[in-house]
Amino acid sequence: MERRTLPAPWTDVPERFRRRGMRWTPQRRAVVEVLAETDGHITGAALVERCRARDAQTIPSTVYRTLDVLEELGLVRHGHGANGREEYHVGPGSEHGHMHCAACGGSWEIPHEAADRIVGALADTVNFEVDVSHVTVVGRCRDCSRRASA
Amino acid sequence: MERRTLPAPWTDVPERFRRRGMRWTPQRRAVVEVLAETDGHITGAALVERCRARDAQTIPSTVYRTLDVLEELGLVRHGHGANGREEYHVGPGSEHGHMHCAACGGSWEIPHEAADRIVGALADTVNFEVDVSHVTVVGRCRDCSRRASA
DNA sequence: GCCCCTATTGCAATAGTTTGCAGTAGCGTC
DNA sequence: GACGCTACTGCAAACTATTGCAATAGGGGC
Repeated sequence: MERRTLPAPWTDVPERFRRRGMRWTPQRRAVVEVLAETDGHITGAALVERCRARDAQTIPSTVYRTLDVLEELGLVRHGHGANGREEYHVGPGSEHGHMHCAACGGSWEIPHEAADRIVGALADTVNFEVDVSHVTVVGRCRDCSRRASA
Repeated sequence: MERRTLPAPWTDVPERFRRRGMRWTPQRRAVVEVLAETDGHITGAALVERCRARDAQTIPSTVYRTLDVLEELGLVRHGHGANGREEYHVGPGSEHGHMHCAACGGSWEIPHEAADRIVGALADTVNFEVDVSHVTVVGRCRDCSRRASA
């Protein structure tokens, strides 16, 4: 009997680790537990901080390395935010890029339709296969650009 | 009489600085001179290194702050490379984003047509005004995706 | 249940970038 | 040419992320 089962899409993660000859460790469990409580996005630094809140012994490099592994397994995806910092998208199935408003600092997901058009644009013109989840565009959101032109 | 005039698009930069109440300093001149010799792109770290090659006293923070100012004046634009590090596009008039191949590490400019379609995609769907020069998409280039599917 | 192999961890060092602050020095003015 | 205001610089510290290495500890096999 397991003391605590991981929630929803993470239930079989330990097993997936082991099947690939990787090990399921307390440190990895901690990172996954924090991710399981995370809704959508989190930066590398924020994740480290949350892990540290649960266990002050948390070592950053371990967290980052765990993230690399989780990415390999397809459980998270990383991109770079507007400031160039690591940003992780949690959970598979929700591949999406981000748009970041340079004026108000807001951040949103790029809607599917727009994402498809972006992928199409580069596929058509130069045969480049875009990794949508890694896209972050910077610019001005509707509200800020309206405000600026007012 | 000026001892050395700055080349091509940089000639009136000192004056532009002064007109905006900013000062033209030896440190800024050094950065601009290096940029003037730069073709297209350069990373923050590389620029610091080149400045240091001319003057070993160069302080990184000064270089980065100078870049901020130059960006304000529209003389350079920055984006974030695939690894999240600063990358500067030198010279106005050449606004463009980048695409970076995660497989071979190559990097190319996003062609105009594709850039327009990307801007259009986000303008149409969510009224987001993309700053093209700040876009870096990651994915697989033509050669690498062909190789992968072979 | 114990062993051993090797995947992981902890730690320290490093790289790249940013920020706060006190002292310095452009440059417009007189 | 000197003066003063304040935009810059230099420095040091802090942050985010990465890497190498020796020590540790999963977990499959016996």
